[in-house]
Amino acid sequence: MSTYTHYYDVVRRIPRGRVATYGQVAHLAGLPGRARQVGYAMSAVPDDSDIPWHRVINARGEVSDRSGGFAFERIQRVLLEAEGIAFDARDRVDLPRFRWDPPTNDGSAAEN
DNA sequence: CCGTTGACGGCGA
DNA sequence: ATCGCCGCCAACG
Repeated sequence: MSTYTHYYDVVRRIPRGRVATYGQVAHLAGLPGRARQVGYAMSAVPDDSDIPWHRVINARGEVSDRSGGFAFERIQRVLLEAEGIAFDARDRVDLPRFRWDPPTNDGSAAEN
């Protein structure tokens, strides 16, 4: 089994109703510290892609500010709320509660 | 080849 | 807990 995974492969594993941070994705992809590159890679993802790009948010638990327009930020939030993710009054997600806990090859398999 | 930019993150103030 | 600065790295011009 290859330990190497592409950013997109990691994002594809994020289950519905869960979120992951850019840094988390980078770490899981085997490239800790490349959070910024993850965001850069996400910018190349087309809307009709099967990659759940909207489930990737920043470490503060908020939808990142992109350059270009507010439209996508709003869309991202709507998509997340549609999955049951809640935003507080400051437009932030409670990470301890909604952050995706990646599966471990411990022997105990049984999530989602 | 070099300087700037950017869906980020950690750390210090 | 919030704000700002600096560090990382690949893509662009």
